[in-house]
Formats: sequence, C-alpha cells, structure tokens
Amino acid sequence: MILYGYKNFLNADAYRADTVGELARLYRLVSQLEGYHAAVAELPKLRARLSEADAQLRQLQAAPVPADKKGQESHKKSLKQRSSEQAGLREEIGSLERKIAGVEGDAALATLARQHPRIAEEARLETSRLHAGDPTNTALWREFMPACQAALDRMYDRLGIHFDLTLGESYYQPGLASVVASLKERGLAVESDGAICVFIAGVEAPFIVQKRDGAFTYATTDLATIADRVDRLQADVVLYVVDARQADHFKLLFATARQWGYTGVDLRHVSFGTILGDDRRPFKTRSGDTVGLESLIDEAVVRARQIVDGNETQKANGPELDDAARAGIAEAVGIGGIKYADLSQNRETDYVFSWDKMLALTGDTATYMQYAYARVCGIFRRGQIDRAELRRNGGRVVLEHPAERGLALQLARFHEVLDAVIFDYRPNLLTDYLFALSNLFSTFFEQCPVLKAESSELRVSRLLLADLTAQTIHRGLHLLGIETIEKM
RNA sequence: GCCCCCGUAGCUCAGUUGGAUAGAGCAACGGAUUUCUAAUCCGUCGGUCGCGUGUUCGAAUCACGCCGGGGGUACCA
Repeated sequence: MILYGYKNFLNADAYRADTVGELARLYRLVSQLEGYHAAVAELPKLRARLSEADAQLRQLQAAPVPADKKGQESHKKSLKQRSSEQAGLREEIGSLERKIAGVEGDAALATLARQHPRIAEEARLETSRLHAGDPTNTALWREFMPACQAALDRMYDRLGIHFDLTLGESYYQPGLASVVASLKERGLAVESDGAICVFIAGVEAPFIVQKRDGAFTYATTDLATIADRVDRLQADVVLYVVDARQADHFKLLFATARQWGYTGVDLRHVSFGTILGDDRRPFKTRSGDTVGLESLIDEAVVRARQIVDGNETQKANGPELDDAARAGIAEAVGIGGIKYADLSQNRETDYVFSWDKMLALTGDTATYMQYAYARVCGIFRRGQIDRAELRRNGGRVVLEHPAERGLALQLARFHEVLDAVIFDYRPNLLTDYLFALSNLFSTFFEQCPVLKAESSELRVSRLLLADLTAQTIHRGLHLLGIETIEKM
C-alpha cells in the first residue's frame, strides 16, 4: 500500500520533512480508498440481505404463534435471531455508509477514488512485485526502511526495550519460494482456486502460502521463520505474543509446521485480549485512528511531572530536586504506569482503553510500588545505612509485630510467584504479588519505626526486612520492564 | 453455517491445577500527619459470581442447556 501510495500520491516536501509521517499518511490514504471501493461494492449486497431479513421478520411476526410450548419457544427464538441479524446488518450498512460518505463528502478524496478504481488489486500487485525482486520497488523499500526503523528504535529506546536479534520479514524472503516448494513436494500444499494452500484436517479455512498473484503471505514467512529458528538457532520454544484474534492463524501455522516435520519444538501462541475503544469496538492499529503510543507516553509523563512539581513545592524544607531529577522521575513514573496498566490485567481478557486507567498514579499502579521502593531508600539515606554492610553483618530477622510477619511471609513467596508467571506467561500474577508486597510494606512502614526501633536488634531486623523488600520490588519491577527511583 | 472468547460490587478488573466467611483498585463516606516520603495508612458501604440442571464431601472454577455481548472465518499485511 505504501509503495502504491508513494507512486501515486506522494507529497515530496512532506516526505523530505517527515518521511515516516508522510509514509503513514500514504498508508492511511490508500487504505481509505480501498475501503471506499470495497464498501461501494459491498453495500448493495448488504442492502439486499437486509430487505430479505426484513421480509423474513415480517413473515415471522405475521405467522400465528404455535399452540404448543415447544413451538412457542422455537418461534420466539427465531424471532430473536432474525431481529438481531437485522440489527447487525443495519449497523454494518451504517458503517459502510459512513465510510463512503467520508470519501464522497471530500471533493479531493472523491476525485482520487474515481481515478483509482482498482486500487486494491494494484496495491497488492506492488507487493508481489517487491516479493519478485522488482528493482524499483526494492530500491524504494531500501529507502523507506531506515527511517521507519529509526522511528521504531526511538520508541523502543524510550521504553527501555532491547533486542538480542532482530530479523525483519525481508530476511526470510529469499527462502519463501523453497518453503512452498518443500510443502508441495511433501504433498502438504496443493493448488486451490489458483492459490497454493495447506489444508488441515478439521479446519475449513485454508492456510494460504502463496496467493494467486504469486505473492507470499505471512503464513509463508511464519513457516520460514520456524524453520530458521529451529534449524539455525536451535530453538526449543517459540512464543508468539499476539492478539487473540489471530488464534486461527496460529492453529493452522502450528499444525502445518508439525506436519512439515517440526515436531520437537514447543510453539505457543501467548494470546492477549483485544484493546477496545470507548464504544467497546476493537482498536484497529492499521486504520491509524488509534491513540498513538507516543502521545500516550507524553501525556503520562506530563501528568507525572505535575505531581512531582506539586510535591516539591509542598516540602517543608523547600524543593529538593532539580529539573533533571524531576524529569527523570516523571519519565520513570509515566512510562512505568503505562506498562503496569497493560501488564496487570489478565492477558486474555479484552480491555477497554481508558486514559484514566493508563495514567492513574494512585492505587494499584506502578507508582505505588515505585513509591514504596523510594520510601525504603529514604530510610537508608536518612539513617546513613550501608546496605552491603548490613547484609554482611548477618543480623537476625525477628517477627513479633503482625506487620513484620505479614511482610516477611510475602517476601518468602517471591519464587513461587515467578514460577507461576513463567508457567503460563502471566505477568499479572507478578503485578498482583508486587502490589500486595508494597501494600504490606506500607502498613509496616506506618506501624513499625525502623530507624527509631526500640532496640538495636529490632532496628537491624527491620532494616533487613526493608532491604529485602526493596530488592524484591526492584527485581519484580525490573522483570516487568519498569524502573525504580531512589527519590520521588 | 462453522470455530473461539467473555458475563464476578456503581465502574475497571483479580480469582493459579474445584477447597474455608468470593478479593483488589477506583468512586462514596468516616478517621489518621510534632515521629523514617500522606503518590500513604486504617475503617465503613457495596456481590442471587448472567440463568438453570447436573457431577462432587465441596463449584465463580468442571459438564450440558438457555439468555446476553464480542471476535474470527480463502488470497489484507
């Protein structure tokens, strides 16, 4: 789509000024025009289905209600089904009409749509040309990639995400033809309606490894990836952290891979729920109308900064933190909050996107744990305690106060939680644990003076508990990719 | 049509392989700060775990049925 957009709709100035932004615009534009034509083609069919559904519904309503109970129930049921079908069709039609109006209501867009009636096929053709090694498209792709990669790297960098090894789709491209050939050779892939497909017993949908126009698909790349990871990297587990809606794809992929001979590798779809908008409809990342990650992060950091500044002005002895320190705290708190919001929900549950949830700084949030950690650091700083020395001196932990006991029990459970997290790839178990731990620490902090403990033995014991708490929070948050801060 | 997921407090969600009076956060309300950071703590209010039947000593959890909501389903990448 981007290739087609570049060749037909490029704004050269915008491309020079903001390459990625312009490419994104082109993608959205082509996607919109494609959607327009698809909607125009689809609309009459849907309208026909709707009038059919209307007629059926009227017929049902006019029909006499059966005398027997069973008949009544089935009558009621089909009535309900019909009207729900009718409502569904109306909704779909409305959505298509809006799509069409969006283009036709804009003179420039309407003209473009008229000039590019076969945009969908032609855009696809650009992809298959690229796959076939077309020099122009390959050169363009080489031109686009660095800018896009740089934009991604900036985000990953800000989020503290690092990769051991990155291989894009292009890495596998040279091997795709032989994947298809190998599947054919084994009798796994057959031609169907001009496409090369693998059919898996019990699944109606085909697994298309090569389209009618010759282009390969994600299915082909995914198979080539499995082969590479097993043959070259000797992977024994491969995890796919992908939206639950791709479940069918992975079912077919894994089944095909096994039949292809890759039986010794554990292939797992670690699926996660769909992110829904306020209307409870899925966010569609490709349509480009979602909340951008960057603006989400910026907003989170701004809000965190407001709290930091507010706290600083309220301090009895005047502000302690300079601008750089405050900025660092705001970044850690803002980004940590977003990561935590995402990781603290059961990954399989769909969730409604909410700014408030993403940006909350009180209650069950990353901030809560970061704050508990900073409070421990405050104790050591205030008491001028050398933590390494404390650990070396080997004092005893005594548990007399209920708050001490509760905290210690929770600390001892850390390893169990990590086992459970790894077992089924459920980070929310770790967030639950850390929240409970931090909560127990806060209670302990309120009720058990550490530096001013009644005896030196008790003081050492409580210092050890505080130290362990900080270490555990630090490790736990670190595993979630969330930073800790010494002062907040 | 076929396949998959969900329904737990006003809201957002936990609830590990079935195990004790079903838990949090937010919201609401009431308290706590001369003492290590109040981004905090303590408390109150709030639930027929969608409905029914079954399996079990025991079900939010398992089975079946029903009601309600959502998603996927041949050439998009």
